Amino acid sequence: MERKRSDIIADELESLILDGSFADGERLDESQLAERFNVSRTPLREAFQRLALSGLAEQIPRRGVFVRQPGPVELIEMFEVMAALEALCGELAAARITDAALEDLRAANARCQQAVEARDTDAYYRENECFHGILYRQSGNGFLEQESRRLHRRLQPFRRLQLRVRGRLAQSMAEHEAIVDALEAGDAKAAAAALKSHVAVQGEKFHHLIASLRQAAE
Amino acid sequence: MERKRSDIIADELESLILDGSFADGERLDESQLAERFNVSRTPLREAFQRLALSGLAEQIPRRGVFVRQPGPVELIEMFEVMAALEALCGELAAARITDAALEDLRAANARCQQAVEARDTDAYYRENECFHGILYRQSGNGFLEQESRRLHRRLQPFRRLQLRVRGRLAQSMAEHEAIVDALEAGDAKAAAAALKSHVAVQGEKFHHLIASLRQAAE
DNA sequence: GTCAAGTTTTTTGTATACAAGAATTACAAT
DNA sequence: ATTGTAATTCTTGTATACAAAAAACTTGAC
Repeated sequence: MERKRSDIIADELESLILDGSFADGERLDESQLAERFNVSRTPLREAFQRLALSGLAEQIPRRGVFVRQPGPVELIEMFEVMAALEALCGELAAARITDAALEDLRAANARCQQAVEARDTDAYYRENECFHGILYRQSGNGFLEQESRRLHRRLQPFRRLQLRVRGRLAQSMAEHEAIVDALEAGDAKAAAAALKSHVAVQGEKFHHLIASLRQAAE
Repeated sequence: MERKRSDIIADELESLILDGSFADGERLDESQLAERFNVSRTPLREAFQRLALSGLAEQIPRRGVFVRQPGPVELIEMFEVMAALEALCGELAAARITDAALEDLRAANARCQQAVEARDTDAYYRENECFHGILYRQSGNGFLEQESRRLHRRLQPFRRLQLRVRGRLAQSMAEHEAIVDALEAGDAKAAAAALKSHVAVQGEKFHHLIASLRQAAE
């Protein structure tokens, strides 16, 4: 499937913004980026539209587009919403999940455990994503799955950062186990609660990390 | 604030799609619509991007854009997510809502009641929207507010349809009262539960309406 | 008559040209 | 020196021109 240049550029810019290659409030210069990507302004403008609509940039008419890095407050807000979405996924999945999917979850979890023991945060990160992806799918609600993936992707780089907090990996693993157990038991309430706190705690941990980094900088 | 032509067209097309002026799967012809709106293809293409990203249309590379009307299943899925978001709004608002906002909610509710008595579904619809808008705001979570508004807007036309079901207006009013009471009492759990069922029931009612309409058509 | 291959036509994607609005700078007046 | 204004420059928004790919049509063989 041949993709359009504008799509490729949108992905590229998205990654660059999420990686922090652009500072908050920085203006994205059309002609400059057009030269950099060796395309005309047209596909760039289409990419900008995508960024603006997914909240990564702000488009001010006749002024240009500016990257919008979420601040600590907005991040916590986003994690709060993510927690609610994942809780719903868990609640629905508890009643709908297949045995095969439960197996997959356990397998992903085992790989997670290996990553923790190997101190391989990259691997943990990958498997963690797999774990949550299965959950979204098993909610049996396509729209919910789609929205969850969208927000998950947006929070990706911050999740990663948050994993640096000491002891977080092991704690996260234990939470995963509790989630799978609740799903296996078909306990919707327990699954929802476990997921909600699992995600919400990430926002809090992130907050702590930010605060400590700021303190260290002074 | 001068808006761009592409924005105006996007809004226009959005309304047309939501109004049902375009059938599901219908192709949106660039040159045809360009002529209709008296603009070139460029702003139209930008409008298409917006439609595609908000889920109202599907953009297939090198093939064109096609309107995507959600089917009954997808609608119920969307209401399910909306219920979770509104429940979160209620949960947060229970702890954060101001006295002034509580007053506003009661006022909006009173106007709702008047509309019910006057059998004025349009007015009810308006006030209902106001009611929920206050709630989103009072969650104190800007991101949640934004996401709730987005989904609310998308479900707007279907909510309206659902209000036709006999007795729904009165029931909805009672639910509103319960929500405000829970908020006033600062009972987060009760507020969340009340909102969740208030919204979820809309999806179900809608399902019934669809089913009965289909039956009537045969 | 049907199916297939090749050609024409249509339509999308991209580049460039042009128009209009905003920012900046130069300059004059106080 | 500062402030207000006019002119210039720069940037965005829109139109048009061109390229490439897909759809539609024609023609020919079976």
